[in-house]
Amino acid sequence: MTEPAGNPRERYRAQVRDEVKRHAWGQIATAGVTALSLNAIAKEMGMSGPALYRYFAGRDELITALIRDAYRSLADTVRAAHAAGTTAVALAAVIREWALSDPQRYLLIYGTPVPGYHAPDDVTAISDEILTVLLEVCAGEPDEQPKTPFDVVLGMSRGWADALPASSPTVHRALAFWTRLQGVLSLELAGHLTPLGFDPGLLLAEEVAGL
Amino acid sequence: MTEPAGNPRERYRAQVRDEVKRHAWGQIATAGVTALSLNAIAKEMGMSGPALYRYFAGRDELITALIRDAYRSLADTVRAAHAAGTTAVALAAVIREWALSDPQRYLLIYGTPVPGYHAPDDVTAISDEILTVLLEVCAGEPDEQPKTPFDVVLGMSRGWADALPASSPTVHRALAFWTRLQGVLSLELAGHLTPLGFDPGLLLAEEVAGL
DNA sequence: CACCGTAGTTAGAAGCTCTAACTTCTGTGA
DNA sequence: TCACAGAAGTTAGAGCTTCTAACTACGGTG
Repeated sequence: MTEPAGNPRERYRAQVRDEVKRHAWGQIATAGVTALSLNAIAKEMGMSGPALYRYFAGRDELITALIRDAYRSLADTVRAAHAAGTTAVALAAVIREWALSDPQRYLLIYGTPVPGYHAPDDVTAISDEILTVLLEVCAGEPDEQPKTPFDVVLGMSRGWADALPASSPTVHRALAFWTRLQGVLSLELAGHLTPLGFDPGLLLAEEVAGL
Repeated sequence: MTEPAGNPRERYRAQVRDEVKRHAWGQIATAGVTALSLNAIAKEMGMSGPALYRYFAGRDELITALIRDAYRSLADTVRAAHAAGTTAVALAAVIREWALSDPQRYLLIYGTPVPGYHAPDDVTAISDEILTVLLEVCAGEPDEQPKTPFDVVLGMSRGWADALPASSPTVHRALAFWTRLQGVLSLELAGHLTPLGFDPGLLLAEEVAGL
């Protein structure tokens, strides 16, 4: 993205790291994360295996970098849509397009997690960023009162949204938006909706419209 | 489950296959599918690597068998609940409990798919079985009329539900039930809801109740 | 009782991640 | 301009994986 400090060594380093990641995305798109091979990437780049360890401490660090980039891309997409003054329905469509444009990128974030894995703080920060935008898109009247039992629970302890100026119905709407979206997307991208023969985009639109 | 034909050779075979699968589930539960190792299973069972190839053609066939068992288990759970006359809300809770009792088993079915993979016919049949029960649980008046634009689309070509006697609002309800459930579950099991600090079961109940 | 097929063995090819030791190149300071 | 420190890349190899091939040993059936 931005040019790193003038140091030419550093620039070259960043360039190679980017090229490694490009090849990695290529492999992931065609065969999934499990098939990601440092060796194969090195071969594609015309250098021999262990050379890549100058740039990434190991396979896990490369994957973490890819996850970070995926989150960053989604967060930027969501922010851009919000800045352009989107509705919830339109935002859902935008996120769906983002996911469909590279399913494995979506699945890297929201697919099966590795049991032991804990995302580093800067990654969870991007995740929070996304949820915060969601909250703003779903905001209603500032002094909205709780309407359902779950609203009341959210009002008592809203966890992550404690610091944010959002009524509990707003938080509820944002959560429902998020889970309904993920429901359609995760099933669609895993291919579980294909045999049912309808357009998931239509279902998604109505699911989100009904908030 | 059922005793296979008396042939003692066959019985022994089935027994060993089951033991292999038990060890496989153990590994999957603690480290995920990617960590599943035929070699390690063989070692645990006190025999040497290639011996397992008498029982499973390879890693992929073992995983397929596990996926089949997982589907079977979910289908049985859903059928049992339906037979006991469950409501949609209660069914959602039952499925959630099933998923929470072994997250990796759920994720094996609904998590990140391997790009090239196509499930064998008998597995997709079980998947259909589950959806059919869902349709019955979500059934309303038989002569219900379409209520939303998506209902109309479903009425024109309902794909898989063509042969089934369900009104399009019923199909719509079943699909919404399914996607909302998957939305909460996939986020919860992947740990994306944990930092938000609320009980996903409550959200799920209200999401499903609102159908 | 002999035999055929199955269950298991070891050896080994090809691939992976990752470490260690070595060489070669290059940007920088004297 | 030259010397040198450190970065980039190399090969070798340990230890893991899946999976094939060839061989031995056992056990149910004719």
